[in-house]
Amino acid sequence: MTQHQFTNQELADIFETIANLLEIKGEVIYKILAYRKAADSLRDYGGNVYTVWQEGKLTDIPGVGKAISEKIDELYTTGHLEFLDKLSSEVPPSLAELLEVPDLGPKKVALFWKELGITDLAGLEAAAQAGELQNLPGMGQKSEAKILAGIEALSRRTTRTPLWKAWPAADELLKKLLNIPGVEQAVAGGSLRRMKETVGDLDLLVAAADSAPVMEAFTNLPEVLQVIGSGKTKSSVEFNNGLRAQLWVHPPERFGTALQYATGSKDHNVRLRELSLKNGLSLSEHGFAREDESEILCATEEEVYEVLGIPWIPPEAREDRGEVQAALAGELPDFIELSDIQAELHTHSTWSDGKVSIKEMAIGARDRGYKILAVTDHSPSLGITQGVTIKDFKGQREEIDRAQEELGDSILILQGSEVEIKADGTLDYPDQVLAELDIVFASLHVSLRQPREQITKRLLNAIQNPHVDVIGHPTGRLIPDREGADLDIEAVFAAAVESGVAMEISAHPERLDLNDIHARQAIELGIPLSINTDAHTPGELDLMHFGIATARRGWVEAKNVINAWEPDKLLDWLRNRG
DNA sequence: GCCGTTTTCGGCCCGACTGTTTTCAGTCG
Repeated sequence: MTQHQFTNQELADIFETIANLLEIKGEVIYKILAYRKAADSLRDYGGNVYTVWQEGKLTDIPGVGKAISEKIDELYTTGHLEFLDKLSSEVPPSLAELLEVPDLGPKKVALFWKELGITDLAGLEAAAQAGELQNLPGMGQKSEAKILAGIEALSRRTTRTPLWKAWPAADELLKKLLNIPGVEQAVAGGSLRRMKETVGDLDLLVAAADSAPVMEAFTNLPEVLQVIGSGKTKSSVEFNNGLRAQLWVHPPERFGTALQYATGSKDHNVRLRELSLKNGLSLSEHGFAREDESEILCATEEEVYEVLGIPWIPPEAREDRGEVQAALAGELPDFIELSDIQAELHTHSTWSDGKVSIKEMAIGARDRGYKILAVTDHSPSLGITQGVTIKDFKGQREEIDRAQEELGDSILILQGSEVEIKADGTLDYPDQVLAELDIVFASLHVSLRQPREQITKRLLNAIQNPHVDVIGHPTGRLIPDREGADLDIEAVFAAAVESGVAMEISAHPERLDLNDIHARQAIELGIPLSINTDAHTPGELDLMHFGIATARRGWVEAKNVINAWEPDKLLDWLRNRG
């Protein structure tokens, strides 16, 4: 038994630090890339690396080989890492913070450290203000001014922007770009197109024969605070609100490779370029080049994948998590689509904190093509909302019956509940009440900061209750402000497999919970999922696409999702549960 | 340091932009 249970994130941070220090030290780039790759891989690893270590299977993790697995072993065994201790004595770890400054990389950080003894941000700022940097080799007045501006930018830097904020911002910019004469297409690429839960910079892509007027118009938008760079094919700017954006402009006949490139992820692109080279073609954003330098141009992204000889891979799945290998093997999943959704199962009405009547919600669901709507109002113990008391259920059922009669068989309305999992782990209604409902969600809203063992046990109680059908937004996280509960997710999933309960992917963009990685883990274990908006108004039913995107990022297929099943199959499933 | 249906050794994606330079290094994505 050991006390040194580093989390995946902590391990990733350690190897990221090693990569940064080695880079400043001047180690060969491929060693650095290997550490960085391992760090990313550990951070994204779905399961608990500690468990993998106990099983002696560390090298099964992509990017983890002999040297790095030995270091993880040392960390778990002894709690520290001699290699890092030694490295830290050679290269001051505080130098890593200098790499955060825009336009400052390992070479210059090493230069400042070796020539001027600068080891931290304050020292760098003082030296720049004193004009000590501009006389160093390769430096000049502009470079020095750029560093001061970079330190300034760092202080007002926005962290990654939640998808739900970046989405409308990008939308507005794209509309403006489309209004520029000569612009044929304008789309967002990058992590926004991949529907990551947070977005760094906005990556915008325009198809136009002549780039100059587009760049001109873009860099002169009124909301631009400063132009960071501007060239023929690429410009980058910082907006007044701190958000940054890059714009690429490519001719329409090259738009396919350009969009593919700008969508990323970087690691996915590296895979494709490797694959391309094996076929004797060099792939860049401009097109494919043969060895005799003749070109293959792609106007659409579909053509790019066709030239590579693999099926088109949806942007959400382009994270280098095995998608290229799966495509080559013809084993890509049949990714779920919005049109697969047949039912919305998690909604609220005026019986708790919803804004409209059951009938209005049902009309909203019907208008979106759904065949079933479940009303799942809160139970009373969740103080901030008015919950449904046990004696309210009769009246609610009557309202449902009336709405059902008025709407006919265009949509089926289910009476459900989002029952609170209370702080002591019990549910807010007795079993005989839950047994009467058509569908039961159980969710955590309060005391989310309980210790892992306690909050996990709480959730397990709900999972094991035979009347509970779905666990709502399982971790309770809110993007970007609240981390999810510290759950033992492996224990949670094991219990879900045992009980047959479904787990929700909340489509609400502040939740996206389960996240992509957990969703993929869940379906690999055979756990059914349910994707719902948690809508409190009919308009919020439109958030479903965020949940679908998260599911696609987790390689989820329609067959894995209970509300993508035919209504009869879903109703049978519900009846067969308690 | 990792990895392998062309390799267990010798590779490891490709280009734009900037600033310092007279042809390139550094940084970024």
